[in-house]
Amino acid sequence: MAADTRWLSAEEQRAWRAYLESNLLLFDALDRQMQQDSGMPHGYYEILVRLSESPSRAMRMSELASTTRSSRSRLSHAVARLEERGWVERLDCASDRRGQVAHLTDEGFAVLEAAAPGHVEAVRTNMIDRLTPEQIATLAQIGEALLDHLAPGACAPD
Amino acid sequence: MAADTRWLSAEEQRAWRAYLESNLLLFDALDRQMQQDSGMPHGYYEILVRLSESPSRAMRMSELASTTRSSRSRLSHAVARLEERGWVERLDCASDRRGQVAHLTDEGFAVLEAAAPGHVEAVRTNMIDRLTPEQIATLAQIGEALLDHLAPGACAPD
DNA sequence: CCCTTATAGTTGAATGTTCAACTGTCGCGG
DNA sequence: CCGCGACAGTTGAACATTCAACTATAAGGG
Repeated sequence: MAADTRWLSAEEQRAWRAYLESNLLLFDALDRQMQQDSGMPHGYYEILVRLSESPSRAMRMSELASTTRSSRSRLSHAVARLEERGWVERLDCASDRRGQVAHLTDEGFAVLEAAAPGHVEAVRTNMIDRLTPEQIATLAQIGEALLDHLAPGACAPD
Repeated sequence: MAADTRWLSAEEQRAWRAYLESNLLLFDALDRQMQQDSGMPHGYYEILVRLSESPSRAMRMSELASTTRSSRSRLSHAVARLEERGWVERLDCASDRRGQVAHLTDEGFAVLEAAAPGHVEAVRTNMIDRLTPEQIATLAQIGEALLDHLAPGACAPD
């Protein structure tokens, strides 16, 4: 079964490697910026962002896990750390006794507000501002094409 | 300085989020495939690939670190693990007594050969085959544009 | 030759992620 | 209302990565 492997063409290799390497460097840069300026990894910031976008600043753990594309376990550990810092609190869910609701605290919201400008700046500097509008449009299409395949029945209509 | 933040436009947000999320899912998938089929993380595979592409199947630690876009520390730990498994060996460098040379063993090469088809298949299934040739070409350009900025004086002409 | 600074690489502690196993609740068929 | 499989979430151990500190050699003055 190894005999009939469809190897990548030269052009495909070139795209794959450029994608792979730029990815590594980009997320290294974003992670370092976030860690230095706000003392948390980039992934934790995303959790705060998602919570802040909910009207009640709260979400069920499962829902939060799926919107942040993280495993339940990862989210559970992450929220535990965020809770230790007082940025998130966990509440029992009224309608389902198994459930937990993660709620962004005022302090957490303040941290998020303080972190956002630096993060956006880093995204711009390292990525958005390096690309043409056409490239950005194509990148959106690419990401969505990949998500169609990778995300089971994602894109919950909210 | 937070007051004049240039926030992302709707289209930029869309591209950034699609990129971010598809990334998470894609590398999760690739990492899981590699871990299950070959018992190593994706990054370790890349180390073996780079070593195999050197004529002597060997590279200086620093050079290996820069081509794999990893920190010295990360590489040092990773090579230590690979050495424990007998896939790589570390040799003293003849011309610089501080230096170490990582050398891909025959066993490591065999592991790499066994891992490659499954990895390529995963890259195809989850990415390449989901995109049009035009999207792939644009992706290469995008990656290279980002690398121009993120990689100091990279692209060593070899 | 000694001193200083830069380079090559490693190490250990702290942190984050993964995996598998676990607790507790829900929902449904009998 | 009992039993059973699915679901929600947590936990601890193993492993990976980061960060800062460290050893050792190199290279260039004075």
